[in-house]
Amino acid sequence: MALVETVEMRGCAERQAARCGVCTDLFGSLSVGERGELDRMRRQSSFAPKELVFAQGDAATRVFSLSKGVVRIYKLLPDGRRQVVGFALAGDMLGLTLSETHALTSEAIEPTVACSFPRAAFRRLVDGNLAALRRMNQLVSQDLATAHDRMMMLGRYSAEEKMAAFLLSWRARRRGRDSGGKMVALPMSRRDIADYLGLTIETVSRTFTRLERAEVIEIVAGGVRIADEKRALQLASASPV
Amino acid sequence: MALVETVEMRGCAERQAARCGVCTDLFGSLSVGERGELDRMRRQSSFAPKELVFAQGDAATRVFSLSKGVVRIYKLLPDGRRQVVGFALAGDMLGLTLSETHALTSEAIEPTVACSFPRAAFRRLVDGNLAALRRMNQLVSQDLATAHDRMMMLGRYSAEEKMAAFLLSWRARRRGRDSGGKMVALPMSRRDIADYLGLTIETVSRTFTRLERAEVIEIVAGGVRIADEKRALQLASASPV
DNA sequence: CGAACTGTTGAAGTTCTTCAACCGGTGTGG
DNA sequence: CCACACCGGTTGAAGAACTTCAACAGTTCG
Repeated sequence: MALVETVEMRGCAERQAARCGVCTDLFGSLSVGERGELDRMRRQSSFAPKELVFAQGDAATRVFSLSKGVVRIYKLLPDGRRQVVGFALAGDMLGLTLSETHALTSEAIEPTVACSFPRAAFRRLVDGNLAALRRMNQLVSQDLATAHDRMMMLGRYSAEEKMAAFLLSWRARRRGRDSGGKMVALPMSRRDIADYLGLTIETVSRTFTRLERAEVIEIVAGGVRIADEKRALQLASASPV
Repeated sequence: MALVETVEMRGCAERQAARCGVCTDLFGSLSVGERGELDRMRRQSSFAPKELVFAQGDAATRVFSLSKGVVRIYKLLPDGRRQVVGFALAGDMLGLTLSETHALTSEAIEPTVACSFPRAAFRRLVDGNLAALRRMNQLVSQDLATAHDRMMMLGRYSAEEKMAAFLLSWRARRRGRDSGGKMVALPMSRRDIADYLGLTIETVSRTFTRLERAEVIEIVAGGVRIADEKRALQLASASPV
């Protein structure tokens, strides 16, 4: 009996984990009781395009795990300037701050589904579990490493290099999700890309057409096709000219 | 007897902790035995200006804890372009990567002293200790949050705003260490500042003199004095014009 | 149908870069 | 000892990259 119940719990937790993407790893390290506790606090939410998940300055009450959709994460300046820090996909976690308020805004780009947990309870569980903490460390360290790459990109790349690097890294993250190999779907707007790369929408648009005229990419509805893999890679890794 | 030994161990660990800055927090959570184990593997090293602590691509064999000096941490592109990711001061830790090779180069600016531990052993101890892991999480999360601020700075600030933000944040980090309140010592070169802000040395130099003519700062030997706190703060936080 | 929105393109303007010269300090070898 | 090279920093002039302002086309939506 107990065994069956355990197995069922496990099954339930696994179904949940599948729904919650990266949560998978974290859940794997929790005890059956802990999983059940967290599961009871779980809430599923949907977000329409342009809908906020949370905003800079909000109390950080819940953490989110995306199971579907695309989210832009950004910072705003009082005068309206915006820096897109990153895009989140299914499997990514949002709102994992240690501070009591969010320093970032998260906003759905595509119709998005996420499950969420009270941040305090989530932290309490993770904080008491070695394996979960280790996994958390990995996730944050990885984010930090890509943040360093982004600094290089923002500080030292030309517009063309930024665009090529963005396209390739975005494709790498979406690998498997997109249909064809060379086709890269771009659900975000030109403004999103501009604010991600530290450019203006006009420069993004012009650079796209310049890359197309140079036959590096082909602009198609809803995205681009990478026509010259090699040239794109050269631009993105900013090899010596 | 055992008690005395324990007390002595404790005393030793505390002296070491003091020498190792932020290590303090991490050490606080280790058992006496663990402290002793780590202490036996401890090595102290000094670095002359321009001396490498470790380089991008090196095997990540040791982690460092600065007790004195200033270090620049940067990424290099094959064509020589450089992005300074940050500066490390006494109390900061270096080389805390989860990957087997360093993605960043660390290089002394001032004469620097650090103590170091084998990374594998350090990780093993931290990974087995809840409190240490939590603290590590805090440290990395904090780094990630400032990385987000740096992205905003690199992507959306003007040269003047970048410089003002840099001066104020640098002063805040050095608070207490510097002599006067408004004097900001700048041990790093113009090139370091330029590569930190995504500018050229000429622009850094020109912006310094422009800020001086505008009576926001005063350039003095080895640093600057912030003459108009309010204006500097306005520039740095990029308030609406 | 018109309004609003996204994206593209052109022309002009600004900011920052590049190239070049120069200055003062430091170190070095004839 | 001094001439000379070198290095870090500043400044000027010219140039390039990106932005700003403006117009326009194609879509979506009420």
